[in-house]
Amino acid sequence: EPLDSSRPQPAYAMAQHEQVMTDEQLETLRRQISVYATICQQLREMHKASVSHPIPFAGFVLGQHLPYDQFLGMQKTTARQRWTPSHSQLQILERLFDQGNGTPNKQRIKEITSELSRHGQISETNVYNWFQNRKARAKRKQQSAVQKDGDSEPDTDADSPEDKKNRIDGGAHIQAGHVGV
Amino acid sequence: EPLDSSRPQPAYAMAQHEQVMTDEQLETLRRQISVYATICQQLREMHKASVSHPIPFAGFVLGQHLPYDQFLGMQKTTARQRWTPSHSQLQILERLFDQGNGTPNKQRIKEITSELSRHGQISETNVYNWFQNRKARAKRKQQSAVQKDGDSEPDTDADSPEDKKNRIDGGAHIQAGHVGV
DNA sequence: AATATATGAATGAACG
DNA sequence: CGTTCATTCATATATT
Repeated sequence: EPLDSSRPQPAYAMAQHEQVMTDEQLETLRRQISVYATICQQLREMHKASVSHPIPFAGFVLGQHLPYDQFLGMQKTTARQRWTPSHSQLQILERLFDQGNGTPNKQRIKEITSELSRHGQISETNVYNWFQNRKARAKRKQQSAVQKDGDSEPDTDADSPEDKKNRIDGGAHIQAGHVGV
Repeated sequence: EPLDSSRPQPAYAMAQHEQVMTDEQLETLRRQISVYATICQQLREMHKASVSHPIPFAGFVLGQHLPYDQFLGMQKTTARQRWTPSHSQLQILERLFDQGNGTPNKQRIKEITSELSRHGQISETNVYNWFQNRKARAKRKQQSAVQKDGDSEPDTDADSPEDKKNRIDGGAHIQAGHVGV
């Protein structure tokens, strides 16, 4: 979604030192900045190591950008409404999930949250939800995998992270065939 | 898709310390870097002085993304393809949506999937997602249609104003507090 | 080609 | 907990 600059908003009169953009616009702007920041970063990387890597040129423009509020030097006035685990957080969570069986109890959640806090914003609720979802989805996935026997198809909900590569083959049906790179 | 991705270039053989990109590619890359760098700079400027312009940049956002890990030529060359309902499938789905109210339950989904299978590849997940999305989007459409209440005037065609003014809000930001265990 | 929109899918959070 | 909602991401398609 580009900036929705067309909106019955308080016109952007040529003010001098006043706020002319709406909060929403500002928010979008911040997002955009973070996106571009990421792109630049990636491009720089690629350039620096313009050797070695085959550098897949298929659409080499940006990948997942950092949550915009995590963007360097951006003080968040308007926070996202939804928590997104950072890479490291996700890694840890995933690891914990693999070993620990089931949803952690309250105490354990506190610990985990505390630990993960060092890798980014996170609350106990987030941790709790994550485990709940992770478990539910893993279960569902397995369930559908089982019945994938005499008949049809997989589950009815989203899947888990590590499926990303198996998704197509095991999960939803696709139609096209071309693959980038 | 900003950068031209597909180009009849010499494959990126597994070189070690050799130049893998063609000069042309390198050039393009440099150009891209400078372009993005400039954009970022401007955005930062604009942000810093969150005043001024209405932000003219039409659609700041880029199109195609490349998953982060795919970026550095890491694993994953499996681009995701997505399912697309065939015409007849869509027709049936649409009909079902109109009559049946809401998302079908698991059993119903199985039936539907089974039925639609005769019109093309499809999975239960696909069906489930379709109903979810269909419902959500119908809702949003209506919602945004309603909120035009004795307020502003009918200037623009006002048909797809993706209003997102309704956040779950209430400050339920990242930091929640309650843990349900 | 650039960009705008439609829509399938992923996922954090909420609900019963 | 199992389900469902809401939001966002990613990609296919349409428009200019």
